Order: sequence, then C-alpha cells, then structure tokens
Amino acid sequence: MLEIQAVRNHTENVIKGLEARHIKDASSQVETLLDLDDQRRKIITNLESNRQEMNQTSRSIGKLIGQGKQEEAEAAKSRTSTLKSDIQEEEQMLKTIEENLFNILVSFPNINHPSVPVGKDEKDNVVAFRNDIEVKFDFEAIPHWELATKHDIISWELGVKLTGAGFPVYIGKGARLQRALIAWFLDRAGEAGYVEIQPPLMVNEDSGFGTGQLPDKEGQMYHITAENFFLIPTAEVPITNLFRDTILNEEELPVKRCGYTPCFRREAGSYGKDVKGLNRLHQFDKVEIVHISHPDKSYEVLEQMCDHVMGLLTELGLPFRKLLLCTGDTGFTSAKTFDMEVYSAAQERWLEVSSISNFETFQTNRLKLRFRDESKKTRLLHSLNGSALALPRILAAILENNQQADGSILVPEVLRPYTGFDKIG
RNA sequence: GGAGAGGUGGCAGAGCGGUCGAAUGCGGUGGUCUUGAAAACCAUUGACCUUUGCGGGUCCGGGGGUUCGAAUCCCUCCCUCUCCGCCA
Repeated sequence: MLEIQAVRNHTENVIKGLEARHIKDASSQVETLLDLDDQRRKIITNLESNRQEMNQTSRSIGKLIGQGKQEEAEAAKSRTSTLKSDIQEEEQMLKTIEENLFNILVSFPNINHPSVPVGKDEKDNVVAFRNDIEVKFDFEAIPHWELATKHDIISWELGVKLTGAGFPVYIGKGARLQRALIAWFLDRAGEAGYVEIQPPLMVNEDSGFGTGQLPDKEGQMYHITAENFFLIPTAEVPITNLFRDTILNEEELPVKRCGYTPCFRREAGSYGKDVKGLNRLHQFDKVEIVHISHPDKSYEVLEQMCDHVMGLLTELGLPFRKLLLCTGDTGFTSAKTFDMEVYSAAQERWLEVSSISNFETFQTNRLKLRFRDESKKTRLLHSLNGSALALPRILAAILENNQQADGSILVPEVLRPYTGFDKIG
C-alpha cells in the first residue's frame, strides 16, 4: 500500500507511476484521494478540538459537583451533550472518509522504480543478462512430462487420483531429486547468511493483508473456510509477516531469512500448454529468500539477491537469462522485479524459475515494519524477496537439458552428494 | 470435543467510574561513583494521528453500549493459556 504522505508530497510522480502501470483514470483517482485526505485532516482538526473541550468540561463537572455547585454542573452537562452529538457526527464522517481513502489506496499498485522500463506486457521486458551455456542435441529431445513417465519418477495420473490436476506425485529418484534440490538450495542460502525458517503453511487474514495477497487477490489462494485460514501461495507470506508490527534497531539490519515450503496456488483461469507437465502446478515446492533492508540499501540488496540466484543456476549448469520486468509486467506489490528464466531445449521455450523483487515500503507500510534511525525516528523499512529457487521448472529443465542419447538423465554435479546417484535411467 | 482462567506499556505485573498513558519491578538509555568493569545511586525510557511550530488528540485484544465522564460497568466477537478427552 502506498503511503498517503508520499501521494501528497510526490503527486506528479505517483500519477506518472500509475499511468505507467496502465491504471485507469490515474490522475482523477489521485485527485479524489487527495481530496479525501484533505477532508480527513480538516475533520480531525475539528474533532480534536471538540474532544478537547469535551474532556475538559467532563472533568470540571466532577469538581463542580464536589464543590456543591449544582447549577453550574448542570450547565456544563448540557454543553457536553451538544459536544457529544457533534463528536459522534464527526466520527461517523471521518470513518466513512477513511474507508473510502483506504479503498482507493489499497487498489493502487506499487510505483515502479525509475529504472524500470515502461511497457505493456512481457514482450517489453528487457534481457539484462544471459549466460553462455547452450544445450544442443544430436537426437530428438523429449519434453520432461514424457521423460518423467518413461523413468517413472513423476506420476500425473496418481496425482489426479489423489487430488486433481496440478498435484503430481514424485516417485523414487524423482522424489529424491526434489529433496536434494531443496537441501542444496537451503544450504547455499545458509552460506549466504540467510537464517532458515520453517513456518506454518497456513496463515490468517492479517498475514494475507500484510504481504498484499488480501484484499482482492484471495481468489489465488486456497481458503480454509472453517478456520478462515489461507494456504500460503509462497513462503514470502509467513516469513515476511514474522516482522509484522515490528520496530527494529538499525544495528539489527539487514534481516535475512530463508525457508523451504510447499506453495499452494489455485491458478484459476490457466490452461493450455502453459500448464503441461511441471510448468504450472497447484502445489509445488520452493525455497524463498527474504530480505528486510535499510531503505538506502535495498537496490544494492536486490542485485545481491539476483547474484545469489544466478550463482545457483550457474552451478546447476543451466542456460538462463535475467529479465528486468517492464512496468506492465511487474507484480502489483513490487517496485522492481527481475525474473530468472531457464531455457528448456526440449520445449524450446524459456521457463520462469525465479522472481526477485524489491517492494520498497509497499509491504512494510501494511506490515508496520519499521526501524529506528540515528535520530530515533521510526521509518519504514524496505522488504525484498526472491525464489531461490522454485522446484518444478528447475526439475523440468534439468530433466530436459540433461537427457542423453541413451535416454538417461545426468544429475548435475553439485546435487550428487545429495541424491546419492549420478543419473536417472 | 468438554470445563475453567485470562487478554494492560519491550517483558513481568498493579489498577477505587473522574486528577490514568496508566503504580511497581525487570530490561533499555544517559549520568554519578570507579584505573576499567560490576554493584549501588540519580535521571530518563511507548506507538500513532494532526500541526510550520507551540500544542492538541487517539490507543489498556476488536466492535458496540451505559454514563456528563470508562482500562475500570454491560453486550458481543476474536485470541491465548490451563485441565480433561482424542491423537501424530
């Protein structure tokens, strides 16, 4: 959620930012917002002076009665009843105005960083880096869903039997390879200074609001109605919410956390080749890194996080590219996002395996996550997170890119200590 | 699932319907003392909103009510803890 002060102080910027995001009627919406804010502050001023008088008068009544001045006490009482109705009326108005204000404010996406290219959709994203690994086959490469079935390491049918489409069952070496990836990712994150967290996989509404899934985006999450809990769509939600309503000391920064969790997404409306095999699932595994940063350092941190993820991809020997997302493709809560995509030689397409974002104060404003600066003032921190990494597409890429002419699949060197085997098949 | 207890400042823990943003202790910070440290002593120590500033206001789990006035009384919702039952 944008800070109202920021909208007030940098109005032009905000309007431009919203327009770059293709928000309809950005400038008139902002105008409405500022108008409401104005009304709000006027009412507060009035309300507070009435309350002041009310407090003082009420207090004097006690004294007057004590002194036996009944008449004066009665006069004061009648004054308070006038004040009381004024106050109630103003409170009601304030409540309405604040609700309207809040509704507009939560509907606004984050404003992009100036370095983010203006664009409409994924076609306008910019390739920021590409490594020089190339995968070529002198035989007919087959996609991972066929490889998985052939080696009996993933069963789509059994997943359907147990639950439904998008819930695959990993078997034998398939399961082991997943576990190896998770362990390796966590170990590497730990080496990079991220403290490992095992959070709950369900969160309450407050948590959903804190990271920006609620309101409005609840359709993307599985909802446990009996308890009003939500299955987490990413570890970002519980791990970032660890710091909800927190004031950190500057010495405690930066805060670095990581965690492995399954992620649950309804993915309503997805279909076609995008959802084939492991490309899009309702439940998948992911290791997430979360960073709470001093506002002056967050863009430095964003690059560090990207470097960490690129390091993983390099060690896995996968062809990848780093994309800077344009304004139209950046997520609702993010100010700047890099996606990492791995090339799948068998599918002949790029697969998104990581998304690394700086949310600046968009989440921390909702979370009330602040720190005390040198002058002892509280200020909002910046929050960032990134997948390091999401499992299914990495698994898909490994299977496809590492397939051999004899049909077997080589396990990347770095994973072998974790898998205990060198190849599948 | 059954029964009970409770939700107050960073923590612990008082609080008569009015002078309570709230005693006290611990912790934190600054100081005195000390070669230094500890101890002791003194002082200080919440967040938010509004205001250029002075100041003012709000907040004792959330919401509502009674009252001139509510942390204190009433209603309601939420949450936590303890015991019993069931159970990995």
